[in-house]
Amino acid sequence: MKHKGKATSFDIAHYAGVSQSTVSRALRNSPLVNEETRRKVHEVAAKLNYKVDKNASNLRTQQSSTLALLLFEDPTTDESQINPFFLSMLGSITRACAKEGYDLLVSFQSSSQDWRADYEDSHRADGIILLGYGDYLDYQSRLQQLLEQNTKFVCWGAKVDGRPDLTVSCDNYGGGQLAAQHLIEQKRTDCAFIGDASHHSPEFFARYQGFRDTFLAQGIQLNERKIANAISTQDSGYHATKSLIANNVHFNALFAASDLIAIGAIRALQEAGIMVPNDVRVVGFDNIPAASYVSPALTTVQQNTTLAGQMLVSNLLSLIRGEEVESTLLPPNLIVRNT
Amino acid sequence: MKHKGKATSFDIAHYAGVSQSTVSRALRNSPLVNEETRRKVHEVAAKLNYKVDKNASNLRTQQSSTLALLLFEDPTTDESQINPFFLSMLGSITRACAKEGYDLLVSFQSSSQDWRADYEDSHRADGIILLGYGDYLDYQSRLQQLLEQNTKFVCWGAKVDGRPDLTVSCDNYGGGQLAAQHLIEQKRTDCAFIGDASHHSPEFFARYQGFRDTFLAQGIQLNERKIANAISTQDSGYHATKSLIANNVHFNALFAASDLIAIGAIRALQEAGIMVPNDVRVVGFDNIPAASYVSPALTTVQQNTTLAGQMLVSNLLSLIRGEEVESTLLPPNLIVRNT
DNA sequence: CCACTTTCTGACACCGGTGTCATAATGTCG
DNA sequence: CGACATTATGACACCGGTGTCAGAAAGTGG
Repeated sequence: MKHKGKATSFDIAHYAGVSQSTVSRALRNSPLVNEETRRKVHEVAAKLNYKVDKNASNLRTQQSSTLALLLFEDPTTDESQINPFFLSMLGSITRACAKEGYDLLVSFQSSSQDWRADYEDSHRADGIILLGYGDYLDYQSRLQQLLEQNTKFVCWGAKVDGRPDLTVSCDNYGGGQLAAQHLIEQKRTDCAFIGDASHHSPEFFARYQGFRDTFLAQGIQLNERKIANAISTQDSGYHATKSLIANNVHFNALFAASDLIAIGAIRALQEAGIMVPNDVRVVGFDNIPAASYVSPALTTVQQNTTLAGQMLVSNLLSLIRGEEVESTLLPPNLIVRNT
Repeated sequence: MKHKGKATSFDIAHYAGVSQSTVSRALRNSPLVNEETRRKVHEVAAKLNYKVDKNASNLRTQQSSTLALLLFEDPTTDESQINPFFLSMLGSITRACAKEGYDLLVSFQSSSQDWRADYEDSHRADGIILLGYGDYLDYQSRLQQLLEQNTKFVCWGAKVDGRPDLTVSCDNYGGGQLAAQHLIEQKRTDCAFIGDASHHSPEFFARYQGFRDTFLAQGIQLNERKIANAISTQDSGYHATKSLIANNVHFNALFAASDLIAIGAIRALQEAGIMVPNDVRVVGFDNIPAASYVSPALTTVQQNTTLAGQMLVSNLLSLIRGEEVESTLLPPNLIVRNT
């Protein structure tokens, strides 16, 4: 049974002594085909190592059993380093896709550039997952265009009022609350915040708000001088903290909007001779793998990436099936370690 | 210009007042079509937001402009945690694919299960990249089958004699040498090795060999008692080191077969009151992102993931084009930090 | 035994492009 | 101006499946 090219359903039909139509039906286990015929066809197909041509099948059925993942990187991040939190997400999304019988196309996009989302237009994917921190979605017009084209997509990240996309996100506000409660319990009420207290990054801002409001409810107002901006990199956290210290700003606790920032902050503190957690307690956000490696191990607000991946995929699939879907908010979880 | 479904080349043809054939040619910038016609077609296509149907196009041309990445996880690893080294590789492979104009399908495979590699058979991908540590490829028969089916694939990892696949890998032996040389320069010749000194993992074994041989060349033989087995996780490294300490094994340097192992080892040492690097110097392997976060920052042998990703992709593409390709060995690089 | 349903199969159009071939339109040259 | 090359285009088969429809074969019942 040697062939030049790969076997087609006609080859199977020939060897099984049935028509090609019957082969197609038999392989998809259609109830229309006789049990014995079905067995025979499967047998021949296995022997010829036949696999359905996805291109032909997708073309005919007008769907691809494939999802596309667009990963937007922070444009200021080092080219080779990808935010480990998103890599965790990627892992869980991949698994969730596999479980649903979908393939996953992965593509990195630079937020600065005009990103392409033509995976659905070109019938390569049935839907798109958008993943990224920050303002990558501020291209309102782009989202609008996706909606108008009736492209199926879900976004990871904060739900922004007035933005009409379907999102799955961690309850960033609640996570900020968790961090604040933890520090209040530890009697550390003189807090610094490193992240982004402006509207630039919706996620970071929500974390900040939850944190701030929880302190406010205790009658404690965060001091503006103790807030420093940073993007989600270690270096950025390091420098932001460094400048607080240089300005003689004093605090006994620090909430970082992401673990990478927290790790950078701890480095800055330690270099300045400030002990963690004795002098300053630190709480991060994300629970990236490295959070447990660093010493002291980082106390942080965990985002459940496994669940997040599953929700992104299942929401997207619902959307593709034409069902009504609501944006989803996932509960965060405080992981208390040594900082 | 409203449509029910997505626009096809026939729609473009209709609006542009030409035949569908001409549209197809014009969009692919065939020299056969008149400049003015070409412009007109492009214009209409842009207005209708037309994108070529990849399924139809792939079906006809019998190729997919897509590569598949199979990522084999260490079966003992926690489900949610993926070896960060491979995530770095994934990032660089994605980028390399994008640069070459290819899409990338990503799929996680459990090495224990019977893995599927039918992406090429089903015409979803033109070739496959296999990525994983350890013995995931010991399924000789599986590889043999891929070869017989004339599936195009490249593997990441050590070149194993007698295994007929095309590989791209880091010079693990040379990396072991680098680590040994570094420690010898530091006058730390009483060394432990944590990893796998058996043939189980070809990569780890090669690292061990390079390390061992370099010491041998100095007339120093590694003490068997100072060798402990571990797989590439932090916990495994932690426990392996713990048991060395428990057995009263003494050493003033430690070479770990991977950074995760090294990070676990450092934790075990610190818990035992052994100072790093004063009492024991530690060298890891991989240079994962976390290596620079931990304190003290880890001295390690770097694998150039950016280059590795590029080589995997370019070698695979050469193979697909039917060119002769040699397995590639990439030079490692010692990163001296604080351990 | 004939009318009628049920079960199974094959023929055929179709999905949306690509490549080949024929041919019309235009240009070139002796 | 007729023979021929060049350029641009359209008609059409084809890639490898899926879905529809018609009809053969077998079963059922009055």
